[in-house]
Amino acid sequence: MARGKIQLKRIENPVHRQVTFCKRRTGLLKKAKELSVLCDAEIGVVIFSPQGKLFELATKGTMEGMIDKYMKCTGGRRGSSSATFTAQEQLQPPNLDPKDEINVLKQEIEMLQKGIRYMFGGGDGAMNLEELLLLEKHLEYWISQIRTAKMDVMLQEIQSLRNKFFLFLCVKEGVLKNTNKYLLEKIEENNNSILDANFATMETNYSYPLTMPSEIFQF
Amino acid sequence: MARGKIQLKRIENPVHRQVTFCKRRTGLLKKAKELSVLCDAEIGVVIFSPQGKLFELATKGTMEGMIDKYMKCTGGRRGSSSATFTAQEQLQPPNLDPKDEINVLKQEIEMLQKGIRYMFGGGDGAMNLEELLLLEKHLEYWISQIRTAKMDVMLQEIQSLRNKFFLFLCVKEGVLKNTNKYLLEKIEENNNSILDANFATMETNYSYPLTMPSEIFQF
DNA sequence: AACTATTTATAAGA
DNA sequence: TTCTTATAAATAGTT
Repeated sequence: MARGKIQLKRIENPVHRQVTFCKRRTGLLKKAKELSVLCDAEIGVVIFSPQGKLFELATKGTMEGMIDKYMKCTGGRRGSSSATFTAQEQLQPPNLDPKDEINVLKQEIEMLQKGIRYMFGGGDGAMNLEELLLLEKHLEYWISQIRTAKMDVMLQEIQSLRNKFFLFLCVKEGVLKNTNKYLLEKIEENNNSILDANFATMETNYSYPLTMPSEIFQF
Repeated sequence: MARGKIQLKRIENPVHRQVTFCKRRTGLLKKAKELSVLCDAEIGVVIFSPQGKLFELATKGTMEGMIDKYMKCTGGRRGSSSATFTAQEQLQPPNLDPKDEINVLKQEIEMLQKGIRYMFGGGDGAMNLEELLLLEKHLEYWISQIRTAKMDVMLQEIQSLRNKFFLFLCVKEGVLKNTNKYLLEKIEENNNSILDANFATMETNYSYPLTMPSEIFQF
């Protein structure tokens, strides 16, 4: 949110990612505290860094208290996280066998699929030919939508790879030599910055017009 | 943060407080999602309104998964929230941990729900390539299921048509005449019973061996 | 639920 | 990390 817009996707440069993580983590916890104070809400935040490091905030009481409250609120059949057993807990239904839980979840998935059929077909269980044809049509449309989205993601990836490859060629062939020492230094000091560079940014930041012969891209 | 600075203290006006709670809650969850995506972090947020209403977000997997991870991370002597006895975990067969399977299924449910939202909401662009590939796979499975069901219905329809046609031929050619008066009466008294008749039923009910030259069926 | 004037958060650079 | 600063984003007060 500053000095340039960023895409809402994983930051590939690990240095950038770490810096952003630190800044935004601070910001998030601050926002949580503010919301809690301003609106008298009870908030718990748990953040695991990619390396598995834990950051946490509980605005009232402790995190474990929050977890207990959460469990009660969601009607968790797992019981309290508290160490001591209370009378209330002993009255809870027995914990489900994991296998039972798996079956419950599988049924849930089946229900979702039925729900989709219901939504598309407008009927329940037994569908007639007309409904089936309609559902098939819907699914085909849906799958084409998914494929379009997938294609977008893949094209982005391809473009990114092309950029990396082109930069690699530039460096290897000495194209950039003597033309932009700052960029060369950057590339040498941290290979990761090659990975993140893109031509628009380069042109903007380094005033070096980069044109890329399109043939290069026909892999 | 707009149209005037506010003091960082409880908002006394309940209407203002409610509005601010709603706005900032949205903002906080958005920030949490962004941090998770940008920095590949796993984040859980739990918010209780002053009225005790629960709002939650778990950016990867489920909130219970997060709680488990949190408990392990803080070295809580309270054990996992998913299992009653820690020993139970150690006794699991090595190749298939039910807890893992549960998590996989939960993620699958989440993915299905996300897919539904994607379809009906027109897509919020928040699905990554992995999710899209998984969803595509699911859709392909569903469509194959639908096609199987469709095929069954069509085959039934074809069989029904064949039966009707054969009966029609029989009646027209007088094949049944003088051989089964009861069946003939039935056919005449209600044409609908022709439509529903099938040979298995006829053979069973009327003890009349009906063999159908297969050539007839090659429409 | 929108709008918009401000405040706040933060990306990039140092 | 921390500071700075230009800019993006959030949001308080209003309609």
